[in-house]
Amino acid sequence: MAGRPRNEQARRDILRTAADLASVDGLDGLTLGRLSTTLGLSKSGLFGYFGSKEELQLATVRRATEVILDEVITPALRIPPGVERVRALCARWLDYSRTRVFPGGCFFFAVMAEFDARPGPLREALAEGSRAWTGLITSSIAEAVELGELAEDTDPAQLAFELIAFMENANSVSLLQDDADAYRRAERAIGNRLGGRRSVITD
Amino acid sequence: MAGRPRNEQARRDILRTAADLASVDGLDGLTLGRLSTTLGLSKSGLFGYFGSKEELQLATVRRATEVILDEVITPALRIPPGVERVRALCARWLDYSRTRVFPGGCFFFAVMAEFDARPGPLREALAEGSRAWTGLITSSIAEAVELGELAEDTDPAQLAFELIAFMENANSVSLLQDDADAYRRAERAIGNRLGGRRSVITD
DNA sequence: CCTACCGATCGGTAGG
DNA sequence: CCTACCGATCGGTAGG
Repeated sequence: MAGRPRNEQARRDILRTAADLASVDGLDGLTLGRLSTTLGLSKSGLFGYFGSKEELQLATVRRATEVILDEVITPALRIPPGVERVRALCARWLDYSRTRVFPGGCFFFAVMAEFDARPGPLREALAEGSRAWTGLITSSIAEAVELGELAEDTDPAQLAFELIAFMENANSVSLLQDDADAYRRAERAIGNRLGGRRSVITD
Repeated sequence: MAGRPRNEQARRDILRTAADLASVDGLDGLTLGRLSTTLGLSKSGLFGYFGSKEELQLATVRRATEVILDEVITPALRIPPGVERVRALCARWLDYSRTRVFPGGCFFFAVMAEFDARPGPLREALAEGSRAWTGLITSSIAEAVELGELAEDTDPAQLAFELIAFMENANSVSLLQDDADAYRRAERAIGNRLGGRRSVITD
């Protein structure tokens, strides 16, 4: 709104780089000095875009949210409501993590663990993003139940908790152990929960 | 081994405080200045215990491992092998997270997300701890299968992945959303996986 | 957008 | 274990 329209694209590019750095080193590890060096501009020039370190951090969170919308949510929502949409949300998210759209894996996983115990605007922004994602999975599951594609005694919030747990743990294990098998484990767990298959004899 | 035996307990106390601070602010956010002020001793006096920031960080990881052994693993291993031991490991871990033995929730969750994309001795130490925990859950599940207390087609590594996912996600959601329900969701998911109950009509 | 700077804090050292 | 420092880097400002 109160903007520098001419610099809007430059600002977006700066924030995309900031999100890459923060996915590895965290939003505190994201310093004005390192970011300005990476971008090849002066520290005070960079600072002028944001006015404070905290505003840079908040703007980076908003930019990373856009990336997830583009990479995961918008494509998955092209699938009509039902269990296939839930599957697509999970599959897109796992691809987003696995292909390292951010070099440190999921941006939100990295920074939520950094701020989840530190009250302030960053924690609130991250909590809001997490609620929106959980809400989207929950309501997509509820639609699939209404359509008769999932068992009618399914608790959508409970199942959403479980699916998100599988996705986040795949991200975490694959990063820490350098073990891409974690994604196959998550896919198998998700397939079992959504496909009605009871046993583990899946593939 | 090559020790200052007289200072051993002081060192342990220092590291217990360091683990508390790091669970909230991370192992980078753990600075010699803040830790020395918290403890009421001089920065160089504190420094002398460790010789480098990285050694302080590594020693803090080892001290936090002891806490988990005392709070979670040793008590659970008093239960004989079988599904009740698996249940006890999960229940103890959830209590350890829920009661905020560390003020920032599970110490390892906080610092694994910090270092999982940053090669070096800290990432290796955390990866080793994570492998040991995953291995303990996996072998405890395998024992329960051998005892006929879990279905014989159970894949222990797969089930361990799923149980750990539920535990970590409960820790994460409870911290970020201030929502203790997350622990009930994890308990329900774990109960369903270990108790053979299919439906969600659990409590 | 830049150069040049500010006080505070960082990890670490000298010397006792 | 302490006081007193070191150079580097932090977020941020002055002035252009």
